Amino acid sequence: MNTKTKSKGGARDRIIQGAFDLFYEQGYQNTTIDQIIERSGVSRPTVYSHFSTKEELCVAYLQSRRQRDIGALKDSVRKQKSAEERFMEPVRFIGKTILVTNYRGCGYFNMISEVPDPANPIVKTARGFVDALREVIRDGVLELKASDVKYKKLDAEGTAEAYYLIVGGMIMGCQEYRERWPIDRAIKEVERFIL
Amino acid sequence: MNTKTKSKGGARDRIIQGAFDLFYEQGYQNTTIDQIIERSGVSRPTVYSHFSTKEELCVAYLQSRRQRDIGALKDSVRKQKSAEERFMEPVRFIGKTILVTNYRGCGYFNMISEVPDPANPIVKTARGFVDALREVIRDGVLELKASDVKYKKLDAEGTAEAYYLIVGGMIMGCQEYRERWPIDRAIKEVERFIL
DNA sequence: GTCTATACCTCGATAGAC
DNA sequence: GTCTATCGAGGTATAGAC
Repeated sequence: MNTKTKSKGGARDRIIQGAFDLFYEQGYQNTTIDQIIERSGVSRPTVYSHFSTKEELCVAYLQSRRQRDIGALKDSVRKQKSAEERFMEPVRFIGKTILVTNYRGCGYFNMISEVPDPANPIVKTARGFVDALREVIRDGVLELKASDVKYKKLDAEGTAEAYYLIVGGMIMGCQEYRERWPIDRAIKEVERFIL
Repeated sequence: MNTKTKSKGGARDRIIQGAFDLFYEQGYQNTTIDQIIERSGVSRPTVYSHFSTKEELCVAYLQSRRQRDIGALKDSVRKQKSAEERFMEPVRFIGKTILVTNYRGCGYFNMISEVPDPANPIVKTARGFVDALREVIRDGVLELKASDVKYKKLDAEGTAEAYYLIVGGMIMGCQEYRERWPIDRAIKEVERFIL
């Protein structure tokens, strides 16, 4: 009744695609359904046939985005040649992404900031991304620890938590200042874990 | 023409006071002028005689908040008994604040997330707080470095930047998860600079 | 029969008039 | 201090194109 993609060209995907940049660049509340209609080239009734509310559309957008972003991150990690490089990749990759996206910040975290209610589906979905990111970081830490005896004493839990804090601070700092020093500093700070 | 406080009890202050919790808990766009009117107990024309737009009121709120928050932070730092304790105080103080305010996050950063335009006065004002915070952190680092020969080799610039990243990550993490581990972790990470 | 185009309704919010 | 004009946005309904 819902996920079934329609015949011609998949209107649902086009809607989400159209919503992508708008939600990211302008935020949830600043983006109107009319803008999404214009951008995606579908009609108003079609939008509401696929998503009964704007909130529902936003959740679908976040899910789609999460899949894409985490997929790209994991691919990038996988391409690295050593445990050290794989460990470093998340902060480097996100740093590069920030530069490319012109410091608009984290699409998920911005949503959480906009929606105060923690029980809101938008917030829950956005948090799902953060969970996935933390898992990637944690995997890198565990692999690093297992890769060489010199990392035997590494506090995996603490390192993963600190890594996540540094990445969060990098994203926040870049959004606040629109400068690149938080990226350079964050990479240096994570490198410190590598002996 | 603007800062002059009216006769009875200072209507301007009462408006800002009324706006305080509303803007913080609900965000900018979710807060209506009517709510502020109700909360502050002043009439609609009074509001518009002091602030010609909602945006202007928001800027005034942020300035007032900044003064209060930075003042409280500096007081708390000043009360500490050693350079080490003063160095540690910002992360501890903000951590405590997070617990008290129920993880709603950083009022300034939330505003930046809500308003995409970097040139908007709201964003500029919010960034002013972050500058002040970084200055407090930097002062603590410099004092620490000067306090004992064992800190002579401390990279002040790098330490201050890393400290700021950790605090940012702590705020973000707490807002995302509504859990306290980011606070504990952040404090541990900053403690690492103390020998 | 599914997507498009457009016109419409309702509500709530800012802002200003009385 | 109440009352209202206005506007924009979410959501629906009706009619037409391929």
